[in-house]
Amino acid sequence: MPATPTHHADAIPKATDLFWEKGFHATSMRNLQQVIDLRPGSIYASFGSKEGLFKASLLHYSQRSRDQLKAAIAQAGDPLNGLKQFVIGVLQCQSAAPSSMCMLVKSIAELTEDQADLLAEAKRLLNVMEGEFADAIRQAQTQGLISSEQDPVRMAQRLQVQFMGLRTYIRAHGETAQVVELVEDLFEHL
Amino acid sequence: MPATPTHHADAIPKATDLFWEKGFHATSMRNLQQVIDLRPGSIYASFGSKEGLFKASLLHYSQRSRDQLKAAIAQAGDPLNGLKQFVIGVLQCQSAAPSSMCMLVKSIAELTEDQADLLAEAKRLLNVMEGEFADAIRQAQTQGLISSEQDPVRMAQRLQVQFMGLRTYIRAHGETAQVVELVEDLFEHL
DNA sequence: GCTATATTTGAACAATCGTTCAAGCGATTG
DNA sequence: CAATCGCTTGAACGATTGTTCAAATATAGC
Repeated sequence: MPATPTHHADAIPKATDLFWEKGFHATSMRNLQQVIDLRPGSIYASFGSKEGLFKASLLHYSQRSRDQLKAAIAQAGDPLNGLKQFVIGVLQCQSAAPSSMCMLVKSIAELTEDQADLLAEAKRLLNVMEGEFADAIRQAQTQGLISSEQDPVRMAQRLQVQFMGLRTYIRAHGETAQVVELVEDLFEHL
Repeated sequence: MPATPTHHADAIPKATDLFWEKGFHATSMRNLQQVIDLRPGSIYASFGSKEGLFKASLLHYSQRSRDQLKAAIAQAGDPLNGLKQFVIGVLQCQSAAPSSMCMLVKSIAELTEDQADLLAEAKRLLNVMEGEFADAIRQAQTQGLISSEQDPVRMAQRLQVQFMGLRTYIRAHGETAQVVELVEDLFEHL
């Protein structure tokens, strides 16, 4: 018996996709009610407010992204190629995903101090993801897959910067199709 | 005598700063009325709608950015250092500017097909800016300030990606203060 | 100084916003 | 079968949204 009531199973993933596509302010509670097929009372019983639902969506998005990274590393066998494949996979998912841009980045871009805790949470989760990048790079170093000269934290920073920049660029233009070689270049000059 | 009435001089700059800080959806017409000190009728006589005012703000922001780039190049004497100084200047203006992020990028992040023409305009203006970058790089090449091996368009693309990424990163964390050396690195591996 | 034209004003509009809550429903228990 | 409990429902709330417009005011021409 959860502290919060029933949940109708996949309410959070559906809310996440809608928030991810349209952002916090452009998504109305009535939009959400339709998409997740719940009446206001049920939503407010579970999440307390629109902000509560958005925070749950941020957490779900973040967790899913980390799962995808771990899955990519597991499938690739080594952490460096896993990281590469993860980045390529995200960048190529132009049509499937609600937006080519990272939901955390979109949130950091649009939220103000009026939603201070949501903004802080998005920043925190982006930092967590950067930590996962750093971990993968550190493992790649100990396995001798990459030079140990540079600080893995610094490399993760540069990856984060380029990754965010590329996803924004893809949003502004279409898929330029040269994604794979762009990522190869990215990892060489990391 | 302008086609659009009086304008109260600096209405557009003030609207631009507010839109830049809070975004399109989080900025209400009543916010704008207070900040630019105009009653609704006057605003609607001049700009037709909230979207019209936002489009005027996008144009103003874009024009001002290009002016800043040209001023930086003129002051630095050569186009390469001018470009560098422009980038450094923007990245260091953490406290003065309404947001560390580019207003065009923020718009591209938050706008959906419900404001298709605003979205398209933001994309177009971001492209224009990238063209200015390419021009500066091309001039640097003809002046022998930089190797002519690489395509200036490609280099402008990479600059755009890193620039957008860095500004987003600064928004997510604070000013990391190492901005200058970061930009030096950026221009080396362009 | 008076008329005519242009601009500003602020109250008011319908629509939508996030949110609440009494009433209804469905399962569980005695 | 009746009673109770937990959850769902959808109408309704006050606040705010973008926008309009008749009335008031300022400006210009004669």
